[in-house]
Amino acid sequence: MYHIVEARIRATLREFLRRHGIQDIPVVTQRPPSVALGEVATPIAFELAKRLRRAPRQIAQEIATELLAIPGVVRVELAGAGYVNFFFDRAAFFAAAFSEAAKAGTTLRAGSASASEPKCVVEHTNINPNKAAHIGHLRNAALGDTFVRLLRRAGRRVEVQNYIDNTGVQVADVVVGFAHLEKKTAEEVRALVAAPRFDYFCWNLYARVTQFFEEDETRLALRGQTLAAIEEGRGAEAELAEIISVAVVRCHLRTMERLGVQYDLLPRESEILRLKFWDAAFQQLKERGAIHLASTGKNAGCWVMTLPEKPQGPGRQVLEGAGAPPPERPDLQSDPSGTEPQEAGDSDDDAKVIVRSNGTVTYVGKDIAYQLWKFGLLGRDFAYRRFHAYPNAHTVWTTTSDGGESGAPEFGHAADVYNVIDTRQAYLQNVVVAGLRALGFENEAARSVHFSYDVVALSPRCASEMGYALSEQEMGKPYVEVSGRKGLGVKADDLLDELEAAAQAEVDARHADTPEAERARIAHTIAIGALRYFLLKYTRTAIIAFDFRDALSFEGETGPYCQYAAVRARNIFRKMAEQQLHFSLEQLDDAAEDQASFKDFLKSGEGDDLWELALRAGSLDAQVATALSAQEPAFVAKYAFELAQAFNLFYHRHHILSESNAAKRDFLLRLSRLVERQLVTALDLLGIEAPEKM
RNA sequence: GCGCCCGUAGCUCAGAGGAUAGAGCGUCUGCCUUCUAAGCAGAGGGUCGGGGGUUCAAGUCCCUCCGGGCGCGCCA
Repeated sequence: MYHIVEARIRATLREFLRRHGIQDIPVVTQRPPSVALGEVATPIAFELAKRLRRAPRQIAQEIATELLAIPGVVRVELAGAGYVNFFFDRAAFFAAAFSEAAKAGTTLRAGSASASEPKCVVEHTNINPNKAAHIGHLRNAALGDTFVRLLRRAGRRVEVQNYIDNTGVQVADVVVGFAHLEKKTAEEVRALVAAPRFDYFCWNLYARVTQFFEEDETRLALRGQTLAAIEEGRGAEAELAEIISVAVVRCHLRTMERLGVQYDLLPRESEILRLKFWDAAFQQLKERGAIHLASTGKNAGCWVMTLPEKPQGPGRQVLEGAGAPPPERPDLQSDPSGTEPQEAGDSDDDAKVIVRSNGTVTYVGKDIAYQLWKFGLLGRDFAYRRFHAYPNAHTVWTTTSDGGESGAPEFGHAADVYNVIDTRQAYLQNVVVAGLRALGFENEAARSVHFSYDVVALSPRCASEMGYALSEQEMGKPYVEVSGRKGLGVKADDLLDELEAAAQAEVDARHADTPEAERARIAHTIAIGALRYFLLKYTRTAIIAFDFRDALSFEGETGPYCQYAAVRARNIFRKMAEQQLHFSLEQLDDAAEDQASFKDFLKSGEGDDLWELALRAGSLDAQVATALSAQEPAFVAKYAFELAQAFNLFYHRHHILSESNAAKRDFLLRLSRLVERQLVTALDLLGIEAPEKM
């Protein structure tokens, strides 16, 4: 609701400026430091003062008096050195927020976007299918999944892809492990796959293979042979690779399902190879002169791409509305030489190799082909088959090269593509986008977003707790890098198990007489709440130094704290229903808007504390909009926490059930209901459920 | 060498140019006969890495220096 009123104010201010012939001053609004100064403020008079060579206060005064009436705003005042402050109609705001929240629960559910809506493809998770998922992968999935939820709430049509690199070095290494260390046949591996936590077995085997190679470097030849066999899809190695990678992907899907993450499609690298996606992309790149054959220097014999001088704009792009034109890129136009594929002749040594001198394509090359396919620009498509059906009946598909099944939806053909990939791959993502641009797909290049984030590392204490011997130097550092190769890292399922056990202990202590199955369900919900909140509360640029103490905490700024606030509200409603036979949530929800009493209880001064809570609860839409345009899920996490905090304060100040004034009690109940709904919605956007009790 | 990110309370982090720099954890002190204490209240804690600059206004933008991290493979 806040977003709506704020937008009206901004529109009115823009109109005011236009009326005075001023077009180029951006309208900025902000939240005043306290509700005593209103709900929206603009410092625009300061900017105007410079232009008009007049005192800001004087200008602010004119704005305040000249502005047209704005629905939802009762008065406009000047304050400070020249702020213009807007005061909301508190009762009207509360009534509108209340009915909006009631409606949102039923009409704005995820996945309700119409088929005509331009599609966003979000690629996330992308774990190599050769070992168990670890906390780093969880951050990727939690960020990606939450961003998907945000897009869907904004009405966007979203397709979630989880790319499977099933023909890469990492899978090859585990194949070497099974074939040469374990000396197992395909049949034997097939039997092993059926056992629980096959991915854990691979985790350990992968670390052993790393050591196996380190002991004798000539053994690396095995990797090369295996990789080639897998890429060509021939022989025992390819068969093993298929068995292993499919089994590990199933483990990953199960792990991600535990935290409520689902996918629509699993595109596999094997199909990108089999269906010759690269050939199609190569053809285009050659024809458009986007790549060229280097004749001299260290890259002689390779097809290379020369990157423009400044390939990328700012890291944080503004999210455009559906179907809006792409942002302009004047920086590129002003530097025409930067887009020349061949500048200065002998600079090929700095160029990015796309095709090796032996004719094989690099990872980036395949990624360019994949990116083209996502936009529907490749001129080729996969065949598809069903891979897994979730309990909610949703099906995740995967790619295949042999005919495929009927009934697959249309995949790809995206208007916008978001690749959730850690920041270490920024350079490669830039190469992919430069490739699109060099092919003349300026629009798609501008709509290719690297949704980057920094990695999860381990605190030195955590690493040593896990039995990893640290050097003196490492102990002094703030964090230690996770290493799949060394087997150093916290496995996702282990962490989930620990969280569930810890939550279970808390639930058991509080609800001894609740049936065991229900206690387990609650514990699971709390565990996921703790984990997802922990992964989402940091902004994307922060390196998370993982520590069990922080991650296992259920107090303070955590998911369970937010869940608990929602549960408290529900407890009030439940107790109320027990004590007052005539009470029901339905009656609370659809009671005629008693704006007179709202006005009374929210009035300036004594009603300020209730108003602050109502205002915060009614600001969810603004927070979501900000989170979307900044592409920062942490903003939603922060909002949920602040709302929970405000509600806890309210909870202690106002004892609802014992409130003797019936009108006031009704109002406090409605306010609690609004908060509960908004909190549940905010948590849902984070992929966190609020349990009925905890 | 070039590029990107980070540096804010003892620790971990928020602060997308605006009003008095915040939160959580940790420490100390209170509050459970109450709608569940997974909670609340209070105390203490700051040269916003240093220095210049732009601006009516800088933790936020620019330059520079100092710390730290990550990229810049015919690996993926």
